[in-house]
Amino acid sequence: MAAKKPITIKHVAREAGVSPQTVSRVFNDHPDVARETRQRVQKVIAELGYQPNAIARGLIKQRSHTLGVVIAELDQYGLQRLLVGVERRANELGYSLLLRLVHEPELDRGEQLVRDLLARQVEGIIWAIPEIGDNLSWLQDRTPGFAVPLIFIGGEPQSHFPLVSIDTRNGGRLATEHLLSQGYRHIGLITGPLTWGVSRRRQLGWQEALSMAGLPPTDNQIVEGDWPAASGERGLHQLLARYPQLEAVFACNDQMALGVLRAAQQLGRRVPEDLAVVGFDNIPEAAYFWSPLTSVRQRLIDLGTLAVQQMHQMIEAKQEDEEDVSLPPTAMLLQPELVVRESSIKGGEAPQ
Amino acid sequence: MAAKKPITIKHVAREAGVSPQTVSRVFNDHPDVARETRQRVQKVIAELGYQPNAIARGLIKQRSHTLGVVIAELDQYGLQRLLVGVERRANELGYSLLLRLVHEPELDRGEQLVRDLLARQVEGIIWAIPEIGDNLSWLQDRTPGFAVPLIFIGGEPQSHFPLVSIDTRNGGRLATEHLLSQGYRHIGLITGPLTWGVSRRRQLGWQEALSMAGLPPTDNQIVEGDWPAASGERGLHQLLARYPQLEAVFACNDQMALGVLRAAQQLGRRVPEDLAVVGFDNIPEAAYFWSPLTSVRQRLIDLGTLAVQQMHQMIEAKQEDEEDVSLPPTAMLLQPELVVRESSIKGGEAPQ
DNA sequence: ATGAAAGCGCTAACAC
DNA sequence: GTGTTAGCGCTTTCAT
Repeated sequence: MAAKKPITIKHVAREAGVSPQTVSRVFNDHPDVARETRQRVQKVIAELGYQPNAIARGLIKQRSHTLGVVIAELDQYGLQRLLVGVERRANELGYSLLLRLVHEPELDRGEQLVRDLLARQVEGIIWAIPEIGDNLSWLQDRTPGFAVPLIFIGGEPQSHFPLVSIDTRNGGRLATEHLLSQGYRHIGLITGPLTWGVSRRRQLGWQEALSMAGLPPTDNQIVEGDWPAASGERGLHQLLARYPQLEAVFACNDQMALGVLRAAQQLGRRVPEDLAVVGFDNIPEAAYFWSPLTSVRQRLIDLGTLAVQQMHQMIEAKQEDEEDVSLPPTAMLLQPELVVRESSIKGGEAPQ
Repeated sequence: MAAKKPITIKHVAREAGVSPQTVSRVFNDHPDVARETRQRVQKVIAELGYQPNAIARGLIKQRSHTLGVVIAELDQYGLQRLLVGVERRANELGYSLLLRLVHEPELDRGEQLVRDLLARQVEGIIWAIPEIGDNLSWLQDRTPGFAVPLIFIGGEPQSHFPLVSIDTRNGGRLATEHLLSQGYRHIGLITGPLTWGVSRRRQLGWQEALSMAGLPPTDNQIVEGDWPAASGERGLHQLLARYPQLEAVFACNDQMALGVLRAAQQLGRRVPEDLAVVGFDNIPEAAYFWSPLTSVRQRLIDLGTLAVQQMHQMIEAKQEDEEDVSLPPTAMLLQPELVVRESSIKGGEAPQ
C-alpha cells in the first residue's frame, strides 16, 4: 500500500496556482469562478485524484451526514431486513451509517451508546433494540431530550418519542383468527421470552382473538419459548402434556414453528391434518418447510426505510428552525399480513 | 428534543475559569495539572455533560478510528455472521464502523465506494463482497495501492492483497468425501451461480473428491442453482431427469438443500434412505429440517474477527513507520468442518 | 502548572 | 473573479 500523504486542498491550490478558496469554490460549484480558472483547477483535481476531507468540511459546516444505528445482533431475520431498509434509504439521502451492534440487548446500555455516538457527531440516532425488561429505562430520565433526534424502531407507540413499528399484536390476532376460521378451537401458543415486549403483544393478540371467539384461553395453553427452534420442539411436548386436546399451535416466530413441525413429525402427528401450525416473520425458508408454513409477514425493509425518512425530516426541521420547534413525536404503525400455506389449512390442501 | 448548542471545550473552560488547553489536559490525563484544578475541571465536565468532539479531535490527530465495511446485503446467513464478527472486534479495538451495504454485488462499483469511504477518512477498508464475474477488476488498475489498508474477506488468496477467507473448496471436498465414505457413488451437485467464485470452488472440491475416488463426474451430474430454496427444488428434478441413477446430492448452501429435501418428499423419496443430502453453511435451522441436514460449517464470526485483527495490525504498522514499509500481504485460510446429521447417513440413523 | 499561539482541512465573510 | 482573514473544536508546541 502506498500513497502516504493524502492530498489536501492546499496541494491542489499550489499546483493550479490559485488560492485554496478558489479550489473550494470550484468543488462546490460556486458561480464566481472564471471559466478558465475552473477548468485548470478541475484538471489538477482530476490529476491528483483530490477528494475533499469530509470530516473537515463537516467541522465547519456543522454537519456530519452521519446517522448512528443501534441494533441488536443480526441473528434474527427481522433485524437484518430492518438494517437493509435503513441502509438503503440512508444512502439515498446521503447519510452514512455508524453501526453499533448490541450483543446483549437486554442490558440498559443506552446512555453509554448514545454518548459515544454523539461524540462522533451523528446527526440522528436510530434505535432498533427490542424492548426487553426495562432496557429502555435510561430514556425516562432524559426528560427533555437529546442533542440530536432519536427514533425508535419497534415497540409500542409512546407519547414522548418518535417511533415506527409493526402492529405486532394485530399480527398475533391475524394468525389466531385464521386458525379459528379454519375451525380449530384448541389453539396453543408458544411465545418468545415474556420479558420481550413483542412477545407479550403477540400473546395479547392471540388472547384477544380467542376471547372474541368466546374461547378465553387458560394458562395451560401457553408455553414460553426463547426464539430458537429447540424451544419450539420442547414447547410442543409441553403443550401436549398440559393441554392434550390441542389442535393448533401459534408459534411466535418461524424458527420455533419449525421446531413444532419437527416435534409433530416425531410424534407421528401429521401437519395440518393432526395439528395446525402458524409461525411469525415469514422467513424465506418457511415456504419449504414440511408442511409449508403459514406465517405472518412484516414489511421490515419498508419499516427501516420509513424510520430514516422520518429521521431525515426531523433533521431538516432542526436545520431550518434553529429555534428547535420540536414537532410533536410521530408514531407510525405498519400492518402485518398473513401468508397462508398448507400448515394451517383444515382440509390439508394448499390454498388457491 | 432540546439541547440546541452542543457543549464545547470552551464552555467548560470558561465555566471552570481555566483555559481550553487545561481542560484538554484533564480529559487526556496529562500529568501536569494541579490536583485542585483537575478536580474543578472534572466537576464542570460532569455537570455540563461535556463530551469532546471526536471529529475535531480526529482532524488534528489525523486519526478517525473508523473502518469502512463494504458488504453485500445481508440476505445470506454467512454475511450476517461475518458482520457480527467484524463489529465485535472493531468495537473491542476502539474502531467505529461505517457501513455500506451493496445491493448489486455483481457490479463493479469498487472505485466509487472506496473514494467515498476515503473522503470520510476511514483508516482502513474491509471488503466483503463476494467475487462475482469481474466485479473485482477495479483492483487491477490500482497497482500501487490505496491511501489506507484494504483487506478482503472471502475469495482466493491473491498475491497482491491481504485477505482472510474460508477454504471453501475443501468444504466441498469434505462434503463429498463424507458421502463417498457412506458408500454413495452417484453424487449430484447443485451449485450456486457459476459466476460466483465461491460456487466454482465448491464445485472444484466436489470434483476432486469424486475424481480421487475413481469416479470422475460428468456434466449431467451438475445443475446450476442461484442460492434460494426454489432452485434446489428445481435442481433435484433436473438432476433426476439427467442422471437417474442419482443417490446423493451436495447442494452448495442449506437453502437449496432444503429445496432438495422438499422435492424429494414430494417425489416420495425418503431422505436418506432413497436420497442422501448435504448442504453448506450450517444455518441454525438445518438441524430441524426433515431430515436433519448434514452441512458444512464455516466459522464466519471468527473470520470477521480475524479480518479486523489483521486490519488493526496494518494500521498500527503504518502509524509507526511513516515510511510505509508495506508488509507483504498476508492471506489466512480458515478450515470449514463437516457437521454430520441424518440426511446423509446410509443406515438412516442419527450419528452418535 | 498554566496560558498563548498556531494549525489540522476546509469554507464563510469580507476585502480588493 | 480572486485572495485574505478568520474560525469550526480540538491538541500540540512553546512560553511563562
